Amino acid sequence: MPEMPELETIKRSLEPHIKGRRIDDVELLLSRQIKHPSPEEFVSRIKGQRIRELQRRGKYLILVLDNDIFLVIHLRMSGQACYCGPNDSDRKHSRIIFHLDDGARFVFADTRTLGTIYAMREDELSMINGLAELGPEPLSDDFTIEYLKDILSGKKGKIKSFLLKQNYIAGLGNIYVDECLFLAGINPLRTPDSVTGAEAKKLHACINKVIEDGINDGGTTFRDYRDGVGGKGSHQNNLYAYGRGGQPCRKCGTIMEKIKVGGRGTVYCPNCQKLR
DNA sequence: CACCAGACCTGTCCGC
DNA sequence: TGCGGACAGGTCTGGT
Repeated sequence: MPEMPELETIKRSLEPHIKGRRIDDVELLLSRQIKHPSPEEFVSRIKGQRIRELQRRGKYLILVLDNDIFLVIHLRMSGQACYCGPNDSDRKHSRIIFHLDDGARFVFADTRTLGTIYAMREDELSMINGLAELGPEPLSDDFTIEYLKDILSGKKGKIKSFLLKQNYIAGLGNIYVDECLFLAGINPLRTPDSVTGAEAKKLHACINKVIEDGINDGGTTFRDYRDGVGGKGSHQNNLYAYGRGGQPCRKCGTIMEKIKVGGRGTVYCPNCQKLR
């Protein structure tokens, strides 16, 4: 489900409700989604602690607790991190419920159960491979045109697969990659190496724009995605490529094509995104 | 290194 | 109505 704009929206919507609250109890409904430590240790590290701070890195949501434990959540395809007020009914597919000191709950719910959750000491954070190896974030000072040119050069794979790799750029997923390739006019099957300097400059701007627009729209709700208080995003109304296979291109009217790239469904305009 | 299939899971949709 | 297959916003592993 969620890519960087969705996680950022979740973080922002949760913050006013759960920051500063104490977690009085932890209810494990599906403990296999806890990857570290053991379920017993997980509970003992969290119970009784206040939520000092919320952070986001790439597609990871991180709650920093008063005892310097980092509650790290990755939602994968269908996970949700949501606040339920004292009188709200339970979420479907709740997997782990954190009972707060004001009678509300912070709920980790996940239909497909592919999501992961950790309660780590600071010195254990490097055990989470994906988190330790994340590249720079779009919109950050580290994500420069020069950096993008540098990582593109010499790479022989497909640009689409390349942009999905979190160790190069953190936070892009299937929706936003299709969008920024469309806006930049780059065919998803091209090699990163073939992207010219001018195209890299444009791609850099398009990655930032697509992510910024996604955040401003509160994310993209295609199916399950909801923000931290159950609200839908609106960026699905502003998409150019994702989900538009067989429909006319919003720029030129050509019918959009749907193909598979690296096993992922991929939509592009054969006219605006020519191969050569 | 590149690339793919398969794995991890459940739910939904589409064609027969 | 029922069944089988494809597909879904993500990552990881193992094989070629």
